[in-house]
Amino acid sequence: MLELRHLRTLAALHETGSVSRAAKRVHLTQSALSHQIKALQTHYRLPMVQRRGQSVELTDAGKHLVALAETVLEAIQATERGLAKISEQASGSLRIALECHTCFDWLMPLMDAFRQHWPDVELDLVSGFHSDPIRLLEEGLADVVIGSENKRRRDIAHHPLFCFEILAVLPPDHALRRKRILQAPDFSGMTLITYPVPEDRIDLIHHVLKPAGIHPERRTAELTVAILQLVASRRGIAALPSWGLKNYVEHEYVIARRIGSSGLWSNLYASTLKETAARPYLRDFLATAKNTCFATLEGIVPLE
Amino acid sequence: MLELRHLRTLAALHETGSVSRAAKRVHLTQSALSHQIKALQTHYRLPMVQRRGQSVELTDAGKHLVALAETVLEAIQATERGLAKISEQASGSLRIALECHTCFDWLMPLMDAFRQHWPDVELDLVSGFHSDPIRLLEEGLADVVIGSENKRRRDIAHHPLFCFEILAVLPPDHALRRKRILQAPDFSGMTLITYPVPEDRIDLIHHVLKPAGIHPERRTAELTVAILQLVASRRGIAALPSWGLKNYVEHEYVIARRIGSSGLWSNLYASTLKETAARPYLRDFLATAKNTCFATLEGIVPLE
DNA sequence: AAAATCCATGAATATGGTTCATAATTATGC
DNA sequence: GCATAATTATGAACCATATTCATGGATTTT
Repeated sequence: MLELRHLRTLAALHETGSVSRAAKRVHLTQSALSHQIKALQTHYRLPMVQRRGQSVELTDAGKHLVALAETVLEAIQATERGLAKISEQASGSLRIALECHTCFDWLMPLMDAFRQHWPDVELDLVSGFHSDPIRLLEEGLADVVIGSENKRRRDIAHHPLFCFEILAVLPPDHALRRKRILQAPDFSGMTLITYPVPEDRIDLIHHVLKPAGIHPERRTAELTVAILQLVASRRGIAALPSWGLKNYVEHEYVIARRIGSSGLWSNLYASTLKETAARPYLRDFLATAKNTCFATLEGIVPLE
Repeated sequence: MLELRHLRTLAALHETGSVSRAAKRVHLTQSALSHQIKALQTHYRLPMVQRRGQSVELTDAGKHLVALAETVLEAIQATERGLAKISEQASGSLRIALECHTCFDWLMPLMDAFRQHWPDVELDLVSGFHSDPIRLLEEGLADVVIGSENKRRRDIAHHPLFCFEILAVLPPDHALRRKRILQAPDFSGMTLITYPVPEDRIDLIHHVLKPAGIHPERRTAELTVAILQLVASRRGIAALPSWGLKNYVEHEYVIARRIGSSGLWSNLYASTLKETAARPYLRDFLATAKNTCFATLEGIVPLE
């Protein structure tokens, strides 16, 4: 019999185009999904997926169920928001502190949607740079911190968002363009274009260059597009999350290369006080954040 | 976490207004529903039902979930019809043979809905009286027989619909009006107004009067309204399913009385060939039949 | 007052979804 | 091309948990 888990599974399968990726997405085993899909297919006597070499494609039947999943899961979210209103837990504040500048890319549309859904929640961005953003939570100056920190602390809950790869960004005619993978020594003598934050907040420096004893020059820019402009006009190279690069790479504006043989990866968490984690609007924020990120951002991987 | 079973349960609770009746409706124990409701309430930190003496009422929160249930369950049914279309099992014939005349009351709107949902299924009523309607299935002259027979037969599947009470219908000024419950001897010397079918097809005669050696006169009419007309004009008394009587009783057109201390009950089944039972449109027909009957017909009880 | 009905609750049960281990199949690298 | 890696399918074992069972309290009916 059809259950919500089947709908969630098919939605994930539709997004990811692979059983094992979908399994990570819904925090189950690949085997579990395989069984689920098989059960669906025997129940409806219809194939739901069609293997196309390495990627699986949904059949028409599968797409019908995906469409169902979208309406059903949205309807559920909507009434759960309604229930939160009834229980009078629909108001409060959601002040977001961002550790990672690139996150503006996906945070903006998310905030727009959130404002619609929770008109009584005071939505805000905490501006400025903070050496210990988690402390903002304890000081009551922010309600969520979006960053890569996940050290266990009293009263703090780190909600895993996703895992993403940081790629080196070079101008198309750069001397290193032939190398598919860049290693630490490749960066010596280069100018690194970064956001204006301390060195140990930049993963490339903190985890790759500093351990290798390499200290390239730095130049900073506030906005991602500005960094890309500088790279394209050969003022230096940058290291940015893979998801925002696709368009620029496709237009051969810049090229992107892996850093280290297994890549440079970073995790993103949404950290809150444990008490605020229970609030319905916070839970809804986290859920839709993950949903929209996995739906729109390419190359990101579920965490935990 | 919310699951479809919770939605089904709340929908049933909304229809029946009682946990134990809802439990029968979804073929579970009263205890199971109690646990489900409790789980929902602790999960959303909201009461979903409010006990009002003997009947339970849904709270606002509960009503939200009921509304969700309606949209979700309908959406599921709709896409399951779509899947049947894909698997090309959406055509065929559904010729319905009715053993019980009163069933026209609920069958008509059901057939209208069915025609919309399955435009490619040839929908028909098998007219005339048949001594052994089940044989129509084997002879290929009908696809469903709606009646009270449930004898095990090779290749025949009896799908339980519901159980209903047959009440004696009297004119408001009848001599027996003082008795709350009528017994077999009360019928001696009366004229019985029935549908034009053989005696052993009339439950009152077959199960109550004949065993008591009572053989009242009979007069027949084709339509339920005609029977009620005759009763109201004191031409005799009748025995009819409780569900269709409500309006007439409320307007004091006729009065209705229980037959025997525990009442005279009859079961209704939809019988098909076992092979036809698998067809999607047949399954959909059965499901919506039960849904609409339980939603619109009062005083009926789930079966099996 | 007693009987009957209905709902809540804790413990036991049983269903079935998930994981584990492994095989089969398909890409990718050398 | 062969070997390696990655992905999916499958059967058995396991485990979670929904349901049932047994019971008590509460309310209504006779």
